[in-house]
Amino acid sequence: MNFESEITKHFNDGHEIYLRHLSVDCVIFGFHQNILKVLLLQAKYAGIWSLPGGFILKDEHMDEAAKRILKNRTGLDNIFMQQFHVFSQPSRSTKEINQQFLRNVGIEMKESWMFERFVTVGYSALVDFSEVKPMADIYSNASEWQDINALPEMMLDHREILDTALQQLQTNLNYHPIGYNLLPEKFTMPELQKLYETILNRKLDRRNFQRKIIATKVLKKLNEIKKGVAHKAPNYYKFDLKNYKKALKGGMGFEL
Amino acid sequence: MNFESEITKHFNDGHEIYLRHLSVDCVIFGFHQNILKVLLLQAKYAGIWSLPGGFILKDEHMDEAAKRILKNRTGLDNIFMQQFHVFSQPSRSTKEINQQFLRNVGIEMKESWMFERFVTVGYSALVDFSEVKPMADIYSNASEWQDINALPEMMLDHREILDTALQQLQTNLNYHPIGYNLLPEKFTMPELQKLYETILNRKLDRRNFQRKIIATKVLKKLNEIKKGVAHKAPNYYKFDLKNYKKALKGGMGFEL
DNA sequence: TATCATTGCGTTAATATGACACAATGATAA
DNA sequence: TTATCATTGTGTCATATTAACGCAATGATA
Repeated sequence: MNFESEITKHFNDGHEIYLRHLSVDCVIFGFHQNILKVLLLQAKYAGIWSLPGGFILKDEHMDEAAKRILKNRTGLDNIFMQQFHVFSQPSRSTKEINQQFLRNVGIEMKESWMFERFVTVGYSALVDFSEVKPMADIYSNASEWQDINALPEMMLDHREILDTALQQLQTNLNYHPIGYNLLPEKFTMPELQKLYETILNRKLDRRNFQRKIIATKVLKKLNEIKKGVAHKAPNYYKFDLKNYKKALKGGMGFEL
Repeated sequence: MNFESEITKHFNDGHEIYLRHLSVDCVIFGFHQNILKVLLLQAKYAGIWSLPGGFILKDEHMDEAAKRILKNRTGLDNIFMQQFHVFSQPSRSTKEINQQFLRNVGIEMKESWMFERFVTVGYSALVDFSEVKPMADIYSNASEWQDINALPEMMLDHREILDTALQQLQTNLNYHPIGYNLLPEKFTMPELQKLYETILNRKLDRRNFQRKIIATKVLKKLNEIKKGVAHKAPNYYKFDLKNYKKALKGGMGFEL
């Protein structure tokens, strides 16, 4: 099926397989070179950026829809995702955007379920930057990691959605461990601390941070030291998955 | 308009004014005689209980829909409500329940938007028990406060929705003040503590509780003592709304 | 071989927390 | 009229937690 007919079919008949008025938007966080990143898509023609999103199949749980979208945009499977907020301003419609898109493709259409109002559910995920292969969807010409501190202009209320996800991430940081999905298998204490500092957007005391993290027992110290670094070489750690998961449920028992 | 034609119209044409596949369910907490209560509706004919719920108008924000439903079931206005979770199991459909309901009313109907799958957004509210006038909707023959510890059987996944709201309430308790909507204008320290104990479902040390609550400065001690009580009469307090709201945003800075 | 930014491990003072003591109160019972 | 007693207001104290900071070890680089 060629591009044009695929688009036509989606706009004409999509409502036969998807729930109307409902969408999912994903805020996918990654961490690279001490910078927090978010995966965004650049719309064809318009060039504006958006969160990876999609629709819910008529017989699909919303969580599954979010995971399906994540898989399609990153190749990743089995990632923990969670809904964080519903966005339902009555004006949430991509009618103009979609109509302009269709004109650019060369399609004329008066009516479509895609022109109607959409209520969207925000989902967030923390993923391993190095394992992701960003893939665009048919409405986009690029899928890229963007720095959280230098975000491009975004479509609709997507910036608000992203900010809400980030805020929720900061709040959770005090009560749940983080990093298992964001860091490589083995990592150093300074790397873990940088992750926390990046998300919280403030400096933490190196020594106190280490003491508290160690106390949670979510880390396992490895008998291995990072090599080829200037100055004193830091030790490697990895997560103790059993305790990590326990802490995910029960909380950390401290504040940073 | 009589009952039968109102029902017929809703099932036949409701989708012209409401968004399909989407509903709102409200968990409305109250506090009375030291017991945490939830407002429930009893379905006509079936007799089973459900959360007060409703649908979203095509040009209405979901938050507004939740407030409209709250107003209709309690008479209350200007109450702080917040969404806490989306429930989207593909099997969430009231088809059988609704068909049985229609048969009982004496209506035959093959197709209706009300038979389709519904994704529902849970909203919670804390309200002043004494100000509520429970009102049933057209599908219910009663609207009543139910003890949180003696809940009747509930429709669909409404029990799960309620439990999720309660859990969220418990979690929030440590980080945000509570009571402004649940207690009368002036109240005593033991009353406030009972509220906390009820929600948390555990005993708290009387003296430590007072020390911590006072430290947050959300309370104003009144120059008035409760009268006509056996034993030593407790002092009255009221909330310092300015500091209360500050703590709502910034957190309490302690754990109980 | 000296320098120096960085890491690992430790100390201390201030603060917060949990557990408990005791006097004051005032309706109720003797 | 007086003693009783459950309950409230206030305070103490040992312990745990936190923030702030010291110092030696490391190892690439100058």
